[in-house]
Amino acid sequence: MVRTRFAPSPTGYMHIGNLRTALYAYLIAKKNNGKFLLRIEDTDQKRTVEDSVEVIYSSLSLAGISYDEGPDKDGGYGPYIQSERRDIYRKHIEELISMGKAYRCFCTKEELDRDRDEFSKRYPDKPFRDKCRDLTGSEIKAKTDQIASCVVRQRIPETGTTTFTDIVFGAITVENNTLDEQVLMKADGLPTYNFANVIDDHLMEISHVVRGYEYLSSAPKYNLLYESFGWKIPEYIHLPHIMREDGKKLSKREGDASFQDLLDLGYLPSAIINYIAMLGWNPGTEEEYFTLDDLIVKFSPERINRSNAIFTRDKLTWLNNIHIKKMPFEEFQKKASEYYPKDLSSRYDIEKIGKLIHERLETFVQIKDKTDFFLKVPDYDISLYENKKMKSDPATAKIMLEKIIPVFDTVTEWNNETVFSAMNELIQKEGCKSGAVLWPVRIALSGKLSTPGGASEIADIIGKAETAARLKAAVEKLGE
RNA sequence: GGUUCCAUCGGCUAACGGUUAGGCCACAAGGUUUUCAUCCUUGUAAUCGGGGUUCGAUUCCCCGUGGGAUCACCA
Repeated sequence: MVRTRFAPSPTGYMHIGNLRTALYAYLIAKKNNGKFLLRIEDTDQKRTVEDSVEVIYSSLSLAGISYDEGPDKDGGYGPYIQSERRDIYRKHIEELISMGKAYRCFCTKEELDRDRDEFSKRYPDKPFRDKCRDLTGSEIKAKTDQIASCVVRQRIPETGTTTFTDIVFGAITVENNTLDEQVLMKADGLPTYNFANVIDDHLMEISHVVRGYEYLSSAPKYNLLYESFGWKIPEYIHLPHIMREDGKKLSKREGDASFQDLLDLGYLPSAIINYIAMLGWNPGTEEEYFTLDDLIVKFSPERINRSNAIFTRDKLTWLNNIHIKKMPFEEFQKKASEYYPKDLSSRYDIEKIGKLIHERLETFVQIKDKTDFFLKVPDYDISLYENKKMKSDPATAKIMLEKIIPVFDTVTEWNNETVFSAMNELIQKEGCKSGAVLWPVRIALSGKLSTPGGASEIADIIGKAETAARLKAAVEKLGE
């Protein structure tokens, strides 16, 4: 049974890299008809942000990544929140100490700083070894009686090597004497991530450990722990990082986009998922559009890349347009309704407007900019009438606009077709290029260089009276 | 600095040791068009450097260079 997990710490911020880790873990589980679980790594009480578990729940839910087991969905392997598992960790740390694979350290912060400093001067190429590692039984007892709290460190073998295999990076071997003796249990009685993840992954029967690349160098130490307990070592899948354009890591402080930020910018969850799935992975074909269900079928961890990828919005934006176009119109309108300017739907046929913008939207936040001219023509410069290809300039535009006004006046049934043929009528009569009429009319009606739809489509939507008013205003503007 | 990982167009990436090194985004040009939107076509653009191994290296090995990760009572 394949079992994977996503184990975020509740910091209140779901960045793209985290989400991708969750996605890959989810895909690996689902692809193998396995289980995907959510575990909350809240062993750092200082860092835990209130309500941030909600951010995790809602992000996963919006992304469509559902878990089979989690804090609010017991699957028999709980609790799924690490701060509720203290007794489990305590039991295992005792076991490790009695096996001699871990030891208590009584050093204070100050002692540690000093000792580390001294140690690095004497042995610049060796990892720090704490003096408490060689305490005898009676010394430990004396310290225990004297000092209330202590931490527990992992004891690393002096010699030998440790090898582990990662599905992405292959076999990696390190000398044990380059590994540091990390803290497993903190003075507050909670385990560090380094200890908790091993205990929990084993107890929760995680078969494939999917996590960020930053844990790769700790993996040998985890292996040593598994070996001490005599536990089966899981498959490792370490993921390369997602970087920003300047090569730095994505960070909340620098204001880099989180999942939530991207949603706020008008990106669809399905597009974001599609995009991040391909940051570091590809199906081996030239397909680029994937739904979450497609990914479950196509995804394979063997095809994950080893190098870091840079996150840019260009391709995400392009992909978002593809996803928008694939949305059924009804669904599109429902989502778009959150973005239309106020009053737009009460004044005009919102369905016609929706059809016009559906195919030409990159993000939903563009809706306002693309539709606000329906309500009010913006203050524009008459240079917009200048277009060589369309044989239009302010002077000819004024003439054409003056001529089209009476023609439009005779149109009785007002719609896209009749308006268009009315303009065609004038074009025929004048024997001019169609752009000479179409261009200025569109500018006059919209005040914009680029609009969703052409002149007659806009005229149709805003109606005969409004069209006449706008044309008249434009002529006046051009007369100045 | 120790350990370790990575390295193909500007970005994401493809290529049993044999390809004119392919695709997508972005960019540029042209075309279609009721818009400078959409759509279509074309183009610019890459194997980090140096040594090997090999008939042949983007691919395998070594060295260098560059970048990343890690070395917390954070995860």
